[in-house]
Amino acid sequence: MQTILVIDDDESLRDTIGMLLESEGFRAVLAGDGKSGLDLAMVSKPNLILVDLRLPVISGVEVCKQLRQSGVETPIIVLSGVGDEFDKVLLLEIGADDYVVKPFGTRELLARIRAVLRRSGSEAHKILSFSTVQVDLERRIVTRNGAEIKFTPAEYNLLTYFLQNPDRALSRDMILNSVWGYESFPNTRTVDAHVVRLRQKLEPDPNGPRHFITVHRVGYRFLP
Amino acid sequence: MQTILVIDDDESLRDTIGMLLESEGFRAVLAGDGKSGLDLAMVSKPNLILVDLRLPVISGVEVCKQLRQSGVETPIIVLSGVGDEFDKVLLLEIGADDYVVKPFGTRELLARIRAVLRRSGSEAHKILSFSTVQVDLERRIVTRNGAEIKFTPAEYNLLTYFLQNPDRALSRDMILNSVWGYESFPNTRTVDAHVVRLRQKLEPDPNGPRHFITVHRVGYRFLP
DNA sequence: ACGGACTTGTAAAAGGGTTGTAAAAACCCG
DNA sequence: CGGGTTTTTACAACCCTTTTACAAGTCCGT
Repeated sequence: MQTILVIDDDESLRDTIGMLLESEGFRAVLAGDGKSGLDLAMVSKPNLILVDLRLPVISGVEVCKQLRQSGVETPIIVLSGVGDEFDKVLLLEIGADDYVVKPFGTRELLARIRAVLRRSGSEAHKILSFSTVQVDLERRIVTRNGAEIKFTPAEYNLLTYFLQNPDRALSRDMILNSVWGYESFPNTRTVDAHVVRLRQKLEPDPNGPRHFITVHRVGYRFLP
Repeated sequence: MQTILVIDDDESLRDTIGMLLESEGFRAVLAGDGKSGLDLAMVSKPNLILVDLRLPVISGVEVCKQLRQSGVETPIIVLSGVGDEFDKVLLLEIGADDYVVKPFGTRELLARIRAVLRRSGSEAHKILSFSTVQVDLERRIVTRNGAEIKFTPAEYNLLTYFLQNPDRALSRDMILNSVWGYESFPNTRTVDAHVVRLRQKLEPDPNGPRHFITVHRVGYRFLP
């Protein structure tokens, strides 16, 4: 699990970011000022540091400098207020990897965190796989034996649902609810039709499926 | 370990720099002319390239251009003689990241190498590029085959967002949030309309887009 | 084992939703 | 206002999804 250190003196923003990060599967470590931020950077060895530019006592710039001087290579993203004057080049020279201007959308922040983590090489691309098939969640691309196979949205959603729930008997109703968002469950052959296509595209022998198994009178089970 | 390619026709200088780099823990790859420099840039995939401005046969400027045109993103530091006339802006336009004027001290050279290496890998590259298109973030100018193409603010923002998030499926909502700052997501064709214009301005064949790909029911994907 | 009833596999048709795109309308800023 | 920019509208073209229909398979009581 990836740890992210957040250094910001605005308690409510700090907490908001903390919760956001945890809801996205990161571990969040919080510091309210530069001094404790520096300490925590040493102790908790985060994979990434978010630091406010405008901090009391020790500024964000100073935090970056000291971190780099003590040999810490952890990527840093600087949070800057919209009014703050700052020199992008200066930020990069003191060792920051990116910056975000407040106020920022949660999506933007997460995107930048992921981008920086990806660049720093510490985050493995989220890739699900079985047999010779690989599903790259970020690129939304499926490959088999290295060659890309096109999937329509419904097929792709169904596929990732199976991959994320391996080795379980999944009823058609559960599938319709989770993948299609259905709230009621009329008799329909929708799921079946799509499973057929997954088999045709991904099974070594579509007539003798080994991964997408039917569970009679219930639904299907995915075996990696 | 970081690899640095040195392209300089002055053998003794080349060797001196090579030894200096190795003593500092870099791997040094040496080339005596532009042609072999280009070849080695492809083969040895260096983390940074030092190139003399004044080279026989193929000039340093030409080396930079060709590298960038073939999609090589490796940071480049240009070495220029004290008498050489050169335009700093031009250097940056052809894709160089920094320059050092000869004669230079080893300390200065190392400092610049380290600074550029640190900056590289961060998205604050001053120039983003794909195909024959270059986007100068600092000057906010887009060129294609060397000719400037005008972009409206919205188009430009969308373009840079795509460039900074290559090879990922980006939903319309993510785009609206990151580029337009929307917090809620009504159905709108705004993104589509702007993608059309990016295609018309930048795709070799706007009817068969190869860079701005639609991801059905999701959004778009940018491929360099 | 056998047969009937039910369930699943599957191709193809029908239907509905999504995208491409030009043009009109709304917006914005001096 | 007026010019340029952005967003919406409208519709055609296209792709995707669901349904349909029938064949094939499975289950289960006899």
